[in-house]
Amino acid sequence: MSRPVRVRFAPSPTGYLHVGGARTALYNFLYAKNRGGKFILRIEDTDLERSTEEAMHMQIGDLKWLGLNWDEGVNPETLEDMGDKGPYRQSQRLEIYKEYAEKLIASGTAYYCFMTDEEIDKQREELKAAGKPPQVQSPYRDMDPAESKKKLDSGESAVVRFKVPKDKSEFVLKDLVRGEVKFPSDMVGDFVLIRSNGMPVYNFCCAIDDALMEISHVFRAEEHLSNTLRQMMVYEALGLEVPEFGHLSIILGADKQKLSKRHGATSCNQYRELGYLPEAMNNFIALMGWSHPEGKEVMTSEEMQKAFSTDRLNPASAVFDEVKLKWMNASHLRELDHAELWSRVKPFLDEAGLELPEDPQWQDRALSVFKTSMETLADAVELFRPISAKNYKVDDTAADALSWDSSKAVIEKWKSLVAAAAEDYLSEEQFVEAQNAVKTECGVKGKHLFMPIRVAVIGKPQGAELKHLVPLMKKDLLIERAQLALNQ
RNA sequence: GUUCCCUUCGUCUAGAGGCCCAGGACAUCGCCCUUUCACGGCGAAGACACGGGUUCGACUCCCGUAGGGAACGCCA
Repeated sequence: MSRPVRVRFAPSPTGYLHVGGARTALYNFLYAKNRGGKFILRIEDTDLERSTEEAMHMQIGDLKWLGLNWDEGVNPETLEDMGDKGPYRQSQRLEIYKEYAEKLIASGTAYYCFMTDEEIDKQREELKAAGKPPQVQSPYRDMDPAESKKKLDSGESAVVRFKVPKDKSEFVLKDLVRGEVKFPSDMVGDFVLIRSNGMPVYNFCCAIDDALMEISHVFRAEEHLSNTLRQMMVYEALGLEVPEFGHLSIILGADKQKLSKRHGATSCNQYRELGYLPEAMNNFIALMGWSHPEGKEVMTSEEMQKAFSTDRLNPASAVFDEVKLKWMNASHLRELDHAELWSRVKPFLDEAGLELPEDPQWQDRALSVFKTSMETLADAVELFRPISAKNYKVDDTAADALSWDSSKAVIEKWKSLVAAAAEDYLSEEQFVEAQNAVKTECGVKGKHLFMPIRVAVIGKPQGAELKHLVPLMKKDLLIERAQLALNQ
C-alpha cells in the first residue's frame, strides 16, 4: 500500500504520439509529480511488424516537446538505459520473458500450442456460428509436456499459451477511475504469451515489466480494461505484486467515434506544426477527463501537478474539441513574456520568409500589438506579413477604400508627411499628428480618412490600430507602400 | 453473440440524497469598449438519455431499457 510511487508510459513505437497517448503520458507524469514519485518511459516494441526505430524517435521527440520528462527509462538523447530496472525496451528483455514463460510451463499454467492459423480461424468460425464466444480451445492444452517437447524438437513451431483456469472464478479489479470491476475468468480464452517467432505478447510482457520495474500505478486507456484480467492472471500465476490500475476514458472525434486519422489532426506533432503551444496542449488534454478541484481551466504544468488526483478522473469518454483547444492556446500565448513568445513565433516567421527587424525592443512592441489577435503561433505569419519588408501587396478587399474620390489625395498627403519626418520610425504621436494634418488638409474624416491610410500602410482595410502599426514600420517602407497604393 | 465500460447544456465539465426549477468554461447570440479587426467587460439562450423502484426527498443509490464504446488476435 505504501509502495513508492512509480508510474510509466509505455508506448509502442508505430508512429507519432497520438493525443490519446499524450493524455495517458500526461496523467502518469502528473501523478508522479504530485506524489513525488518516478515517471518511467518504457518502449513496447515487441511487434516487429509495426515497430520502428524511427517511430521511437518520434514518440520521444513528442514527449520532450510536451515537457513530460521522465526520470527513468530510455534516455531521450542517447537511447541508452537510464535507471537500474532496465533494459527499458522490451525488445531487449526477451530473455526475461522467456525465463518467466518457462516457469509457467514448468508449473503447468502455460503450454505449447501447435495450432495453425487456419485451424484457429476455422474454430473461431464454428464457435461463432454456434453462438459461443470465439475463444481458442486448444487441443494441446493438456498435452504431456514430454510429448510437446518432442514436437518442438522435431522443428514444429508453437506459441506459448496461458492456461486460463477452467473453474469459473471471479477476478475483482479495484479500478482507480471506475471503481470495482468484476471479470468472470471465462471471459477470455487461453491467450498467447509467446509468439511462434519467440517474441512475447503485450499482456505477458506488460505484466512482467510492470512487476519487475516495481510500477505502483498504471494509468492507461480504457481499451485495456479487459486486458487487465489476463494480466491479473499472469500476476497471480507468478506470485507477482499487482499494481493499482486506473483505466482512462477514450477520446472521441466530433462524430463521437474514437479519434482517428480521419478526424484530421490527431498527433501531437501535427499540433506542434499548426502552431500550438505544448503548455496549451497539456492543459487542454488534461481537462479531457480530469478537472481542477476549484474549476480552474487555464493552468500551468506546475498548477496541474499540484492539484492532480485520481479521484477527479472522469470515466466517461470525451469529445476532442479543437475550437476550445484554440481558445486555450490563445490564452497561454498571451501569458508568455515577449522574448519567449518571439522565440516560439520565429520559426514560423522564418519559414514564411518574412524579413523583420532583429531588435528585441521592436519585437516586444510588435508582439504587444499582435498577440491579442493570435490564436496559434502560425497566425503570426499573416499578422506580420503586412509589415514585413517583403511581400507587400494591395489586397482585393482594399479596392473599395481606394475607389473613393478623396483617397488619392489622402494617400498623397500621407506620403509627403511621412517623407518629411526626421527619424527612421514615426512615433505614435507623430502618426496622430500626421493623420490630423491629412484630415484638415484634405477635408475628410471618418473612414474616408483612415481607410485609405490603412491600405497605404498594410494593403488591407482591417488590422490592428494604425497608431500602433505605423511606429513598427520604417519610414522608407511607408513611403514605398503609399506609392504602391497610389499606383493601383 | 458473450462479457465489460460509459451516458449532466452543441462541446469540456462541476455535482458524491436536500445547498440544484443544476454551477463554470468553449462555442453561439446580444450589449458595452472601439473612427476598422482583435483583446477585454457585461448579459442571454442552452443539459440531468428513458422507464421503474428505494427514500419524507434523487442529477446523485438500485434495477431495467435505449444509445455509445471496448474486449473476445501469434496488435498494443
